Amino acid sequence: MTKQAGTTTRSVRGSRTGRPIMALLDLLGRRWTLRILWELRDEPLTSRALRSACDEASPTVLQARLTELREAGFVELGDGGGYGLTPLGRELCETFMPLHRFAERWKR
Amino acid sequence: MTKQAGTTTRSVRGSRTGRPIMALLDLLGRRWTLRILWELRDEPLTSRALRSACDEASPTVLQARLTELREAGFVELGDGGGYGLTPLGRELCETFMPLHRFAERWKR
DNA sequence: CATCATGCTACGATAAATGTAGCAATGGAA
DNA sequence: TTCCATTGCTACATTTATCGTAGCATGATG
Repeated sequence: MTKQAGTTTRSVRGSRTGRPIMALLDLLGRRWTLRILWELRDEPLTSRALRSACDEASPTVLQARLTELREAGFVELGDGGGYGLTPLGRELCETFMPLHRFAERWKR
Repeated sequence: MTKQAGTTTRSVRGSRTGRPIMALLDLLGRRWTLRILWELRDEPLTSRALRSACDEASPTVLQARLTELREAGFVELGDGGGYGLTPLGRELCETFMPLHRFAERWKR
C-alpha cells in the first residue's frame, strides 16, 4: 500500500462488493484502529500522547492509521495541534462504546 | 506467537494493564476477526462456507482467528460441524451491529 | 471401494508492523 | 538571537503477520 493516498479509492479488503459495512469492518480491523478511536473518545490528544496511550506503539503504524482515519472523516488534526474525533468519528465511537460494558462482564 | 495456545495467557497487545476492554479491542482489531463475527451473525457456517463469505481469505488466518474466537468463548464448533456464535458471541455481535446502519450513512 | 465434504495444516512468498533514530517546523524562555 | 523543548511526521532494517496454494486425515454417503 502506498503511504500517501490522496483521494484514490484505496483497495479495501473484502469490500469489492461496494458494501460500506465491509469497508468499515476492514478499516476497524486494522491494528490499532479501534484502540486509537477508543483513546480519543473523550479528548483530543497530541500524536505523542496518543502514542503513550497506545502502549508506545510504533509511530509508523499510528501515523498510517491516523491518515486513514482522517481520510475516512473520523479523526481530524486540530489547528492548535492534537488529534481529535470529528462529529462523525464521535458518533462511530459511541456506536461501539457498549463494548466497554461487555468487556467488563467478559473478563476472559 | 505460537499457533497453539492451550490455556496460557496469550500475550495481548496493549492489555498489560489487565483491562478487559484492551484485550477485547486487540482481539477485534486483528485481521478478519470482525468480519468473521459479522458473517456468522445469523447462522452457523462451515469452515469453507465461512471462507467463501470472507472473500476467500487464506485458511491459515481464518483458522487462527477461529481458534482465538473459540478460546475467547465467542465462537464454537457444532458437533455436526460448522462454526456458530455462542450466546456470548451473539451478544458481542449485537453490540456492534449498529455499525451496519452507521456504515450505510457513512458511504465514504 | 470411490467420492465428496469436513476441519485443519505446511510452507514459501509477500505485505504489514515494530523499534529506534531522527528531521523540519513552531513556540516560547534566557 | 540563541537555546531548548515539543509538535507532527518520516527512514529503515528487523521481525512478525498474512497470503496463496496445495494437500492431509477423517467421516459420511453412494
